[in-house]
Amino acid sequence: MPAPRAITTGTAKESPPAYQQIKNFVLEKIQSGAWKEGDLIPTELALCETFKVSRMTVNRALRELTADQLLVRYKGSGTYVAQPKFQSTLIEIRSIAQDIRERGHRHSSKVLLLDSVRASELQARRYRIAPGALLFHSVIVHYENETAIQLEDRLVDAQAAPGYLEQDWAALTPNEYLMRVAPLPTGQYSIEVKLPNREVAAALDIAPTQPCLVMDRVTFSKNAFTSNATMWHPGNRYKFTGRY
Amino acid sequence: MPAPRAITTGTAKESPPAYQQIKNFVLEKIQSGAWKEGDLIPTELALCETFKVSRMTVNRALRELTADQLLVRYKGSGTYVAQPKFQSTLIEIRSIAQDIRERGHRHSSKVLLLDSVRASELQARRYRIAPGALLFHSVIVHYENETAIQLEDRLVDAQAAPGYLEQDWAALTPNEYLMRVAPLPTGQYSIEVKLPNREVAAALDIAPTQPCLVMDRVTFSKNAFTSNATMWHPGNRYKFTGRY
DNA sequence: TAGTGGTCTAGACCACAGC
DNA sequence: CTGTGGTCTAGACCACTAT
Repeated sequence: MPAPRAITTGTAKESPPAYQQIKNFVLEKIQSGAWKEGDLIPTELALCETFKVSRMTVNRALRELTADQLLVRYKGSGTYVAQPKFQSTLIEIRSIAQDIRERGHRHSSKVLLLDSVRASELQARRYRIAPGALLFHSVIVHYENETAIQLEDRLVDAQAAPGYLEQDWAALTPNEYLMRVAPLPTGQYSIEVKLPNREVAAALDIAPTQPCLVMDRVTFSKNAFTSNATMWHPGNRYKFTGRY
Repeated sequence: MPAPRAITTGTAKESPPAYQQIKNFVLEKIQSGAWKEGDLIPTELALCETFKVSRMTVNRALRELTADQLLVRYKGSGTYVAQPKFQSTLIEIRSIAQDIRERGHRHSSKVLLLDSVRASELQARRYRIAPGALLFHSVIVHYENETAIQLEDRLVDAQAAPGYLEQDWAALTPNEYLMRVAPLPTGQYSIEVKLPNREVAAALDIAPTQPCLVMDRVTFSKNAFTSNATMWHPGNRYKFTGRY
């Protein structure tokens, strides 16, 4: 491919920027199987010649593909096609309220409980806080139209969100509120199947024999515990879905 | 080069590259709340002065933060702190075999069924293929040590993976095989709770009353249907976990 | 030593936004 | 119009790898 870039030549219409064309070129090679996992691909200087661009432009293209985990690069050695990610699925769990609204339905919620507690020994270890530290506790049911689809049982660190008990949960979900007071969260999650206890079943208006999809999430902001949410979804009327 | 950058001054030890220091600076401003959602942040030229670096260096820092969805940028206008992503959780579901091995356990599998079928009208619509197209069908149980933890019921497009029926599934999982013949997959998934039918329950060695965590995934490569996998996990001995 | 990628500079031209 | 970000250049020095 002599490839005279054909990029801004003549009076041709707009074309993607050069770095994008190089990205597309590499993507096509990988997708077509011409370059396979582990293969050494052309050097930056070689691609500079091929595309008639400067090294910074090639570098940007390859760097972005590396950030996307499609390539791996080694100083002094070269650029290689990365190990495929074994069809790992990236799932995005969004705010329940946002999710419902995007389906064109109405979100509402009911606060079942709102108080404060002291951290137990077990909680202190799990959340990396001091035993006896003040925690706020909320239990809220979320409705899609008139149907309960999530019971959100949440513990919040009082220092991270001092105003937690005074919020208006009709206007803002705990999720949305916490994103404001504790940005850039990190943490862990699990998704599993559980049977609801009597209170959960009653709040969600399901039989105690109805298994639930339960997501548990512990979040930290600035390396300090922020919140632990346990979200119960009736298995007969809720599933996680998405694209990747 | 006048500009002694203040960054690598003196005989100080290694310091992160300039673009990373700028990223850290911006991250700290956001995390501390000094810059809030929607705020206009300093221009590239202003940051060039502050950090005594060239514009390309500042541009790289801000561009990467924009790719991470922490900033939004508008030509002619400026750079703003992005809307927070409402604690949306990115979940990575990996290859079952890889998952098991990383826990330090032994993965094995048993092929229960391997044959070919013709696409029904319903499948043809869902997969965007011709009715009657040739599909391969496999049912495989995956074991962690000696315990069944996943039943993988999979349909594969015969054109996308012609050699599917001849693979050695002890050496390579279908997932791993498909990543090689159909790279860069896209698609949809769902995660839900279901009761197993008699065959699934028997294969997983669970009671028919034991609810399962079921992940369904349809994948396309090069815009053509590749595979539809339905993965059943006993709810009493499996959960999805991860970090973000 | 020669070749690779990692980073950085000091300019440049462009499209677009707001005045 | 000025100021913003989007892209690009033609160099440069460095750390690292392979030989």
